[in-house]
Amino acid sequence: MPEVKLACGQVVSVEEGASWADVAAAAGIEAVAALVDGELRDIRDPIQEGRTVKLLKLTDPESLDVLRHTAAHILAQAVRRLFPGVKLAIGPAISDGFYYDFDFPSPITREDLPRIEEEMKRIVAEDLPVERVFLPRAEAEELLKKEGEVYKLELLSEIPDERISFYRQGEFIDLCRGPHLPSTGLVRHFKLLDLAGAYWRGDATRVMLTRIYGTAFPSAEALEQHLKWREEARRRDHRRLGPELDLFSIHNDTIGAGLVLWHPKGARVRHEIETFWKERHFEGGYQLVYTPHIGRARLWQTSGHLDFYREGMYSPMDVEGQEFYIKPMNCPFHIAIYKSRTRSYRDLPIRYAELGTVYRYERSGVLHGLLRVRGFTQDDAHIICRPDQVEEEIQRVLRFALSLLRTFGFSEFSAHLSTRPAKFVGAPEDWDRATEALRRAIEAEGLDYDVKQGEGAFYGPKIDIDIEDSLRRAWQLTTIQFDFNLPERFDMTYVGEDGREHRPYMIHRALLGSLERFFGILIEHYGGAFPVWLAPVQAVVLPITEGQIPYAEEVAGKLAAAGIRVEAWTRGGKTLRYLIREAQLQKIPYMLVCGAREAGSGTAALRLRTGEDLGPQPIEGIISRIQAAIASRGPEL
RNA sequence: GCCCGUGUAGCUCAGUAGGUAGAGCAUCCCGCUGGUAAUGGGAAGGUCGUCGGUUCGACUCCGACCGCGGGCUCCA
Repeated sequence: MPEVKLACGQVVSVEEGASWADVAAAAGIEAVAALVDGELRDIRDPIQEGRTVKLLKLTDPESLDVLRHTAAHILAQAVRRLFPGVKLAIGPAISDGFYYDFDFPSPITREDLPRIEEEMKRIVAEDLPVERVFLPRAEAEELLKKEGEVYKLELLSEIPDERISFYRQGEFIDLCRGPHLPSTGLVRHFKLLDLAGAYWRGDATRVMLTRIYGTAFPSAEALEQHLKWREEARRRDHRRLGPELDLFSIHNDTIGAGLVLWHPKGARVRHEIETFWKERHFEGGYQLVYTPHIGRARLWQTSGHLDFYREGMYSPMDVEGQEFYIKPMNCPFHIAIYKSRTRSYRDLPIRYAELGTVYRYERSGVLHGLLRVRGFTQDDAHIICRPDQVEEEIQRVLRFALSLLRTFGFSEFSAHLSTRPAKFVGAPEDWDRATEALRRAIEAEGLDYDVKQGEGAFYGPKIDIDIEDSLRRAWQLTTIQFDFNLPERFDMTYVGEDGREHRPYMIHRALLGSLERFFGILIEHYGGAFPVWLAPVQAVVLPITEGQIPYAEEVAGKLAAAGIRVEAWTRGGKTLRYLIREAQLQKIPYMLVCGAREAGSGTAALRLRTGEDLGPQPIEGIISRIQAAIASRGPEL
């Protein structure tokens, strides 16, 4: 009798031709799926002898994808019942739930979602067994043709197998690789969330389908928690907090879409970021440069931007008969600085850094708050070095990037290494050397990363680091990329030890990415409650009655003299409760309450934005406490 | 750019079988001198996204356009 080993160590013997379900039955486990040597399998699949299997219960995190995939099928079944003539595309589980793409005969709206949800509940209540069926290719094709499932037919044509896997539940059958739960009755806790357009196969030249998003969980509590989290995420949205905290605004009707106004408070945060950034760059061996916003057409011809990046650039302007373009990147200017004199091998590495404002054309549909805009300031730098310095430079810059990001409170990164694409410039040996340097640097830092094979730019391999916004969407902040193109195009050289001209390596890098995007992510990361060193207003002094206004001003003056950003709220006519609520909503770290008692004793009652009331404190003590919090650049108040 | 949704006061929103609009907050004025998340009263504030059509009359119905939101796509 064949034997199978369970992850818990138990060995189970079963009949010849048994399935994982039989194993589960023998072991007395209520399993809904099987994890066979790390691979997710359908519980109905025949066993593979000698393998180690983890039998997954509905509540195991590994079965979440199976649950959601089945939920997607139930969605499709419900839609089929309600909308005759609908065509099915694909319906996978995704990180927070699932979706299914449909081609509806006539458009549906959000109002249709509750109806669909009701029908789904009915299908769950019917508790239909989910069966796996294999059809020979010809039969599969016939079935799909009969149903008019053109999208499924296209998918089928790309499946190499002769035995085609389908799943059937009640009257519904779908081309699908699985795995699925044993029955629809197990999908009890789900919700449809959104409706959106999506191109068939993600291809803008093909038809637009209707995508229905939903989510599903094994328990009502987990679903509830997820819905609460979505609510919380909405509250953290930088587009909501920006105006609420008076940080920035965007006016596409009067100023233009994707163009950001930094209000005094947002500008203050930006100033703190920039000051810190410059300090760290000077310490890190960078030299600061400033370059213009526009340049002649010939510059962009030489750089190749007009050939390869024209659709990202704005139309030229005419200056005394010469064409000028507003810059989409800073590199040609930095290169011009490099080339302004002859460079020796002794000068390298050279690291030019600039908070350079660039403008790029983005289609209106992709603009998104501060996270995707048309005018933005990159924290840009170009490192020009000798081949023998590449290794160390890459390690330095990556370590530098991570240390910056960590100071801003980020600790979870996802890194990507993009390698040589089919179309590329430069010598393969250079690519290999650069790619390996990048890989070793990531590994030396102990980062998790994935390799995007062939997804590097044509001019060089790169590392990208993504950070997520409040909805867990990943946005690229840090990018470190080699460039084997521009040094060639601009004929950059240095004189080597041998007295001859050599071609330097060039590395582009942006660490925070752009100040706009970084600020947006930062707002969401902190939910608007910035750490003390970044808070636009660090402390407010609140007089209880108008009698304490002079004292409040005196206290504020002492804090200001100690370098603390402080406001005295002395407009009068407001109760203490009112002022505290205002300060809380503005997420100001420290509130100094001054009533008659405090004025008489040279103290202030200190309240933190956490809600903690520390009672009367000597002013000097408050000042040193705040100064320590600023200097630490940490989250503590 | 494409699909769906949406657009009324600075903000959040209500409203009408078609007869040119209303609340709360914010703003300004007045009273209250208050002890840890909203003091009471009053005033001011809108060509109801824009343009066109239907109508005696449109914020309301129809069309087009623009903006915004959610996605897709693209991203040197």
